[in-house]
Amino acid sequence: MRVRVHEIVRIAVESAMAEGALTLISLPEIIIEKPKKDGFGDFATNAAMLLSGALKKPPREIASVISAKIAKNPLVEKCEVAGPGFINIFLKSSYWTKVLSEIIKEGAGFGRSNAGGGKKVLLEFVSANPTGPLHIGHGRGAAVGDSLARIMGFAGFKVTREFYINDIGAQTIILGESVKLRFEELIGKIISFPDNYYKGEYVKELAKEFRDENGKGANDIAPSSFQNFAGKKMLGRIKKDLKDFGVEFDNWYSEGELVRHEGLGKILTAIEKTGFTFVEDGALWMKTKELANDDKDRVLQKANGETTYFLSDVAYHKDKVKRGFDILINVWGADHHGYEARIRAALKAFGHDPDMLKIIFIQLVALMRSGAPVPMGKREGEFVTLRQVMDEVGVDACRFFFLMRKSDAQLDFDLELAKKQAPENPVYYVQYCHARIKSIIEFAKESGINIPEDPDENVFGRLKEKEEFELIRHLSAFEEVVAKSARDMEPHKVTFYLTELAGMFHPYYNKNRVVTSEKNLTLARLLLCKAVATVAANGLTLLGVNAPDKM
RNA sequence: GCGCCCGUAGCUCAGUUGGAUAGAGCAACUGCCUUCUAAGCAGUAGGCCACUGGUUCGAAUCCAGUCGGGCGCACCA
Repeated sequence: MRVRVHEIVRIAVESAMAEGALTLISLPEIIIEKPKKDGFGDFATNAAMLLSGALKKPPREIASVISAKIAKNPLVEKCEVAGPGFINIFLKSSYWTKVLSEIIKEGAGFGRSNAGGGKKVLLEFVSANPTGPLHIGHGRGAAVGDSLARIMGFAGFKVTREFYINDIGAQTIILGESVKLRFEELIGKIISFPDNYYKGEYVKELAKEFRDENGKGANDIAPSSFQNFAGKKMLGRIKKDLKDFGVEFDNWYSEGELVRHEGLGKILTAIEKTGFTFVEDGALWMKTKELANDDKDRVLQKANGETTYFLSDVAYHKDKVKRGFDILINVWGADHHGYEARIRAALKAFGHDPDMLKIIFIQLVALMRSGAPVPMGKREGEFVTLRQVMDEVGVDACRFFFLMRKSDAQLDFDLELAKKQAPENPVYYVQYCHARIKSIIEFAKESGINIPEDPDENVFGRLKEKEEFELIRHLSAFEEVVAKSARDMEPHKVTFYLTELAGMFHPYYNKNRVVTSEKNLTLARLLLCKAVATVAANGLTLLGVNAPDKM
């Protein structure tokens, strides 16, 4: 919607230039903003200030020329020059009622745009090692990644969601060994459990399952069968947790398959061919310092012939590019930020633009209970799992809390607060707005007033309240908020938008009756309510949070 | 020591491709349910945007430095 205002300004400036009122120069990007103060109009632009440098004229002088042009637009009520050279635009109410019609017409599709231009995005997130259950930090990554996928998809990107499974390597071997020991313990052997093995209860559960499926006396079982068993079971559990959390993936990308399919030797040769490798102390290195200003160069193949995790990652990211993606997004825990440079280096080595890679770092979640921190020690094998939290507070509250903050800011997650069905819990604020409107519409229906499918725009003429137009103005910004959220890869922008929307609707509801004795006014307000509910539902869907009809 | 992130109201945080008088929620205090959902609303109060300097018409936003907090610096995965 704001795009149209953009057009109004652009056309005004261009025609002023064409007529010689302004010197013809190339246009800077015009910023249209929603002014903070009512008196500053529906929209404002600083175009004149931006032009003043190039035109060597005072901003206010330029502003008055542009302003006069803008005022001639049929959608514009009036246009003023203010302050140092802002142009404040006041739109006719017909402009706003058209927005309402659009929302009603587009329904669940309102807010969708082509801002992303169909660019192909590979969004890799969670990618937890299948050596233990997902913990709360993975949950945050899952919520952010999934929501971002929804948002970017809505904003016109073509998004593929991928989970990279580290299903080979030392950690999976250790998990297998851990289960093997617990299994031996179960069948009565005395064991000593090494310190670096996985100690969680889930390992004992896996051992039990193994026994149940393979018989009690199963002895002399190859270690690899424990490893395969444990890896498969853990991955299954992770998949189920994610599914119950409302997160689906397009691809489950196996490191093991990548290695088997590509062949490590082939990958190594390809990397060596780039010329960005060297041998030192018997190991093969990549020049990540030179390529991406990394702290140090990184080893691809150790002196003992083993390959590193980094090599797999190089192969993986090379493959991502090969599959034709324009943008690669990785959602990583903040403790991985040291890895960014080496991946960028790898992309560069193969001649790709390293800027196609965007890494979203997820800061830690500090779990609280009624204001006091919940102790978490992964070393002891006892950490709070995503499953525990979503079972306790519910998926909606859990996801909403994860999406309330910028990803790279640490998050305090208070379990008691998230559970509380009380005003201080922010989760229900938006949901309540939706449910409340549904209830109003239901009430109207019972009173014999149905919302027409294809409403006559003239009824909107009954909307006169300032709050009504503020609501519509906010509704009209939804598409742009989604587009910005996608562009900046920051889902929390949608969360804030929705909280604001609810924060405008609730006071409006309290002040104004929707269902009145006057038919057209009732219809107009019902339609406005329906539009608010539509946008609230669309936004909540982007967060992966339900929009309930009743609460 | 080097690199990255962060420092905004009592608390948790928005606000950064530089814009007009810096916002919200919670906590605190005062009010509002015989009419569409009180999981709601109205009101009060709360600030050297860590500090110092620079860039300019204009800085919470950009730059440099200082202080304070977090994380990372493997031939680990």
